[in-house]
Amino acid sequence: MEEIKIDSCQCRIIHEELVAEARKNALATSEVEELAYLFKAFADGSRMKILLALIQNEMCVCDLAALLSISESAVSHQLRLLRTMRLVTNRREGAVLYYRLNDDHVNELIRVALEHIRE
Amino acid sequence: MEEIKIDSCQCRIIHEELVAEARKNALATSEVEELAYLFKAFADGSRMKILLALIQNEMCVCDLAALLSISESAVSHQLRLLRTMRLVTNRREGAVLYYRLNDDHVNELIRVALEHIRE
DNA sequence: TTAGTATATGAGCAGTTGCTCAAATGATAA
DNA sequence: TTATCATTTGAGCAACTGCTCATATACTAA
Repeated sequence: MEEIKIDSCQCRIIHEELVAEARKNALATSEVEELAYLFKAFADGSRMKILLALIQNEMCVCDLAALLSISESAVSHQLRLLRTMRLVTNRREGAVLYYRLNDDHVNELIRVALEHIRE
Repeated sequence: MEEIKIDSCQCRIIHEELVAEARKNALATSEVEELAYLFKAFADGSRMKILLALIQNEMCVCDLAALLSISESAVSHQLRLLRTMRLVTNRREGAVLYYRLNDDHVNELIRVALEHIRE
């Protein structure tokens, strides 16, 4: 998908220059995929509830499970995904892991999204 | 899922007060679902490429298909989804439909997301 | 050590998603 | 009207996702 092929494309192109310019300004494919992957983290009800909860307070796995009414295993799977994309981190206190947001981007993204759906 | 049931929950709760407070501050379930649904629009490589292209210029379906190297049908399906969530609109010029972003939220969301993955 | 608590992980399955293909619709031109 | 172009739409299928269940790991306390 990294190869640019204007002429071999089967599709009709009405505005060749527009398409050429769009290609020129396009982000790297890897970055586009990273973007889409990041947004996937927010694209699920359970993960969204987790993130919304962690905006308020750090919480442990079993509390999140109680809050969302799903299993601790399910929460743990989702937290792993959120950890992978550096949206959350945790700190250990004995056997308990407290999860919190890693930076303010989660907050910003949700704020803008809320603006969109509320207007 | 709209019913709040603290006591009937099977899960252990370590910090009851934290969970109770999180419930109290929680967004309405419908709004949480709307949020997740909105983010789904950004959570796919093809739709992300479409949105990134439309940040630069309005474009018609067949140009987008050429740009993404996928079928016009596939583009049309994705545009319908983006229209549904009011992220894009179109204007007709003869037989051609030109799509553009509906407001600046797309731009903002992508800007913050890029900030996150680039740091 | 052993038992119990808190969390993580892998396999597997049901539900969802993004594509292709075929057919329909809407607009233009002859 | 008919032919063609630009786009939309529905059905169907392969790939992906989020859950459950069983098991494993990490820590604490006795």
